[in-house]
Formats: sequence, C-alpha cells, structure tokens
Amino acid sequence: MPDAAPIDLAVPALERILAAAERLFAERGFDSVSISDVAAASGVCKANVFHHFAGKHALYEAVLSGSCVRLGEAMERMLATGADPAGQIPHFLTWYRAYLREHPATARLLLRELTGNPDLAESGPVFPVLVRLVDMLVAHVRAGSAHGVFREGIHPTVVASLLLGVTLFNAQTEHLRRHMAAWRDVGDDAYVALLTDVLLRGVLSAQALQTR
Amino acid sequence: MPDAAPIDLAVPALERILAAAERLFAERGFDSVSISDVAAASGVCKANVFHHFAGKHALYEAVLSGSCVRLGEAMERMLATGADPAGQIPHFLTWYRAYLREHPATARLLLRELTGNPDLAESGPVFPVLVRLVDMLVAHVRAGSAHGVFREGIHPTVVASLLLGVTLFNAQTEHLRRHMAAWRDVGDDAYVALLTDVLLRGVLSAQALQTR
DNA sequence: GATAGGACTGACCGATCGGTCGGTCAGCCT
DNA sequence: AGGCTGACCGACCGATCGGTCAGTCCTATC
Repeated sequence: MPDAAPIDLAVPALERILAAAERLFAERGFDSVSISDVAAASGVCKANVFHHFAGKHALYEAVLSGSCVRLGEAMERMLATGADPAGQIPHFLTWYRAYLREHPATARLLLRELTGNPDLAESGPVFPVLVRLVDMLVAHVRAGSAHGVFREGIHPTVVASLLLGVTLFNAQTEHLRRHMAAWRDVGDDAYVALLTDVLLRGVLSAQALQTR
Repeated sequence: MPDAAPIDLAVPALERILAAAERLFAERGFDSVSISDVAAASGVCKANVFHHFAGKHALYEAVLSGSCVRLGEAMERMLATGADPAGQIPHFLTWYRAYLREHPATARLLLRELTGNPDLAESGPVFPVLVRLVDMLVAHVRAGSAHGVFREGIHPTVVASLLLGVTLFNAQTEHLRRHMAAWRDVGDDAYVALLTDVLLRGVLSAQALQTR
C-alpha cells in the first residue's frame, strides 16, 4: 500500500497526529478518513486523538488552519522579496507552483475546501486566509497597473483569482496529463511556460486582434 | 434543510435512484452519502437500490457515466453548430458556462473526480470522456490556428485544458466570490467578459510587451 | 387459472464509525 | 512522601455503515 509513512516516536504525539491527519485528509477527504486511521498512522491510541482534540471536526479544522497559516506566511515572505513590476506574474507563478509541489497536502486540502465545501464562507479557518491571499495578490497586481505593466481594463481581482485558481487546479490535475496522449510532448516545465505565455499575451494573433 | 427535492412516483424507481444519487454525490461526495440517503431521497427501500445496482460503487459509476455521456453529447451538438474560427473561444466559454450552471451536479461531480481521485486515469468512465472533450476542443483550436486566429507558439492542448479547467474551477467557486468584498463590484456576467478578455488578449500592456 | 420472473420490501447481519470511560503512569509542586 | 495534572491506553458504547435474504406484489405468458 502507498500509505508508507515512517513513525518517528521522537516527535511529540500531538505533532504526529497533526501531520498524519493532514496527509490522510488531503489524500482521501474528511469522511473517508477515520480517527482509527489517523491514530494508526501516527502511532498513538485512538482515544489519545480525542484527548488532544475535541472531536473529528476539531482535528480537521486544526489541520486546515495550520495549512492555511503556513501558506499565508510563505506567500508574505515571497511577496516581500518582490521582483520588478513586469516580472511579478512569472515570479509568482513559479513560486506558487513550487510551493504547491512541495506541499501537496496543503494544495489538495485547499482545493477540496474551495470546491467541495458550500459553507466555506461562513465557517472555518480557510476563508479569511484565502481573502488575505487574494488581497495580497491584488495589491501587487495593482502596483503593476500603476507602472503601466498591464493593459487598461484589466481587473486586478480577476487576474489574482485567475492566478491562484488556475495554478491550483492545474497542480492538482497534473497526474491526469501524464495519462493523456495529447500531453505526451509537453513536459511539466514547458507547460508552465506555455501557460504563463497565454496569461501574459493572450491567445489571439495580431491579425485577429485587428479584425475584432 | 436544503434537501428539498420532491419525489415524483410517476417516474420509474431506477431513474429516481439515479437522479437522487447524482444530486447527493455531487453535493456531498461518495463517502458522505449512504445508500440509505439515496433510498430515502428517491422514495424507495434501501434494498431496492441493491436490486438495481450491484453495490455502492456500481451506483456511483453509473451516475458518473451518465453525467459524462450527457456532457459529451451536449458538447458535440454545440461544436457542430460552430461559430467562425475567431469567435470560437467566446462561443465555447459562453456555452460551457451555461451548461455548468444548468447542470451543477455534473459540474461538481466532474470536478470532484478530476481533482480528488488519483486513480481516475486507470478506472472509471470519466477519463475516456474527458479525453474526448479535450480532443474535440483541441481540434477546434487547431482549426483556429490554421486560420491564423491564434498566435504562433500557442499550444492547442494548453488552450483547451485552460478553457475546460478554468471555467470548471470558476463555476464551482462562484459562491465564494459573493462573500468576498473585492468582488462586490463585479457581476457574474461581467466576470465572464473580463475572464474572456484576459484569455484572448493577455494581461500585459503594449508598453510592457515591447520592453520584454 | 397456474406460473414464472422482475420490482420491491422489512428485517436482519457483521463490521466499523465517532466518541466515552475507567484507569495507568511519569513528572512536577509542596 | 503525598497529591495533582496531563499524556496516554484498552475496552467498550450506541449508531450507522454496506450488504443480504426471505418473502410479497404485480404483470406478462401460457
């Protein structure tokens, strides 16, 4: 089975539980993971999970909150070391993609919440962090607009959500491309370059732009 | 509760089961829906569900297959009544968005499978249909390229997957935008127009294009 | 009218779910 | 030494899970 994850008894049980829960919830979703699964994967007794967390939902929220906070902090650090206004978008796309690849559990959890939870806005720790992510990106896009980098009429929020959403979606469907013949000649890195090119310059040719 | 769905005993039980299962699986996902839920929602006995389907997975596959086939057929009909090559992309985006809004269960099921199921490629009825959808779109984009509509270097498969993925993702996260202050001044229709504009023309200004 | 077969049901099964309980044990304060 | 606290565990609870089964009902065929 692919559930191979060594249990290092040196790290505190609480952290082991959180780490195992994050991995399992990301892989299989909330309802498909039992407390017994989490307990077994973290090398503790099932009752001990309930000792550290009030219930299954509390554990899930703790996992979610941790992932979101870490992503927000990483994004803040990344935006602080900003590139020139024109290079913002490739810079962000490269970093974001790398982050999602290094933290697949975070990416998957986030996507699950974004698309699968209708009550996301009202409750839970994800929504506020998400709003902050969008706001940070919007501020940067706006700065780019002030420098004349973007066309007139480009809505900063649309661009920000496009960047966040497209990359997240594509990172999570990467495994599909490997099975589709049409993608055989497009490597992962080439794909990002192609995607960035489309976002920056659009798909239309100069000829088509004039006749429209 | 929002589970209000009238049970019309005039329609055959088999169809009632399929319809209820599609709605429930789309809303809550495979593991969160029990056969009892499906039976109650379709007005039949639980055992009757097992009479019509070999098991829970068989029911799920039947639901998934039905959704995929219907989407594929609708897309074929839509592409048959094609617009001029230059108008393909707005044409497709408008139709696709309308389809996803009219069939929210299909959209949600598809997205769940695309992002949540690591074994999608190996099994299930979704993958072949998905491949066909991409292929159809790719063929149309290629036709556009032949007419000089698109820039050189634009990869048809990248555009096709971008169109399918972005629209699907955005349709499923629409409810989020209604809760975010940054979106307050952007209506749903305005959003599609803005998104289409970005895809067709890119975000960079003429000035930025020259200095790069 | 007898009968065969599919649609359908209520009652039931073992397994597993989230969660609880009583209790052990090590470390820390006084 | 004695008392307290929090980490931790094995055993257990009621509820619900997916699935089974014997049997009833309806209808078409002979």
